[in-house]
Amino acid sequence: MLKKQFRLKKQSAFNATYRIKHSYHSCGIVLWVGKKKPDEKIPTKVGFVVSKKTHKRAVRRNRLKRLMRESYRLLLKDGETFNSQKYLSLIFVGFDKALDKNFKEIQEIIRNLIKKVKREA
RNA sequence: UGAAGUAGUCGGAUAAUCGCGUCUGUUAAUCAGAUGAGGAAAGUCCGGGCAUUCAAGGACAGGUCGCCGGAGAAACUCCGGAGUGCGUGAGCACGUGGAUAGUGCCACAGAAAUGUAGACUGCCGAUGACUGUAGACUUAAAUUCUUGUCACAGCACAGGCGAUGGUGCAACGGUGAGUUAAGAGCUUCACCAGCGUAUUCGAGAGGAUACGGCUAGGUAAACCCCGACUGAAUGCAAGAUUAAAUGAAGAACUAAGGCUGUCCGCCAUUCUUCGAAAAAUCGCUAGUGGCUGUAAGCAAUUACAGUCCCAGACAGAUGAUUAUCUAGAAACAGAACCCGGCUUAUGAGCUGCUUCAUUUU
RNA sequence: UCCUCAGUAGCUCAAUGGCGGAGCAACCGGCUGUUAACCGGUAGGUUGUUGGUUCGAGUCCAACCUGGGGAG
Repeated sequence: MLKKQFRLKKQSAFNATYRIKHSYHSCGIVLWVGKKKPDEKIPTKVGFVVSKKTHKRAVRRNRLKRLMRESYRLLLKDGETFNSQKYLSLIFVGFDKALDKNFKEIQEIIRNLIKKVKREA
């Protein structure tokens, strides 16, 4: 789990990120990317979303969110962030396809998504 | 040994590395320590606490409940009984006041579906100046004529009867016998069902026995009647506080609006939009609490004593990897203000008590 | 988190407690040189599930399942 300062919190921030319409998808997970950073010192904030429409049971949804969060954390720790840290916000959204996958598969998917992020918006 | 019934229990463990929420201490943007989901946290089906709004109050309407006793703050709650039904049995299920207060409904079928019915169909001939008979008797009399009586059949209807009726879930008790012209609970008899009264057992629901008059269709999870209880609405995203400013614009206006559904009665203002889909703090977890023991009680539960403090988030904390073990990879499932129930979901096992069947002694 | 409504044929909807129906679609036949339109016919339902009340439930009662809408 990331600390609070790295988390995306405000409703307005989520809406602003969606409005830019800059996204990548792979095997049931979609990555939305926000604005480019004006300054390198500002930390990149991340949000993880699994909708109630995706699955009814809270346990399954929490499980997917935790797996996504953990794999992102490990990538951040290993320095495999590529170009993702040049943007203000990232949002990972999970869908039906990703529900049945285990940790290793989800880690692969998220590594690929981060690799896809381009330098210029 | 096999098959059942019922009441419980458990809800993965150990180690290593990385990581998160909250609290405490320390430090200055670190480090250490403590602690961190459930039996159903679920469904939201009930009940309460708590909060706000409205209400001077009254009446009616409405709502909820419905065998008996007890427990409980209360409940579509629990415990122990009664009754009815199911099961060989241990046991299980039940929304179980009133149908003689009244109203409605009872399709099709059936003579008739509630009104103590009798129209129709039918049974009888104790009745009749009726009809018939190569029937019997009477007479001397086979035939014919006359006289009457009886029998049988038909017709008539004054009348008797409520047994008969292709039905139907249900037909003013049921089955069998006696009696009778035919019949009938017909103050006849036997057994059974129901109602009333009395006695008796029980705290009560109710049970048992005796006697009586001979009888009252079903449905209230249809309206309803009776009895008991009941302020209403909104739900912590309730609501409170802080700073900005007791802000701005528009509409309705003395009969409209508001006050719970209505009425009586009461109020002087009320509504919409923007500011304001914003920020922080509180509410927020010590409570109708958990555990242990003793006493009372068949039990639910209660009383007393000791001991413990055990999540509190707000894009929302428990995860990932590796190794070992049970059974080679563990079910259902995630707190969101808090309690008490109910209902539903649940892997692999384990334990207590009880019943039935078979075999052996 | 809370409140509320619905579930009937492939689709859209009816149905006083008493034989579950209509329109469109589907299939078959006719009409036409052919198609559409039109005409005639046919099949298709455990009334979301499981219990109960009743002589008898799509309907009444209870518990569940699924889906929609609203508050913020």
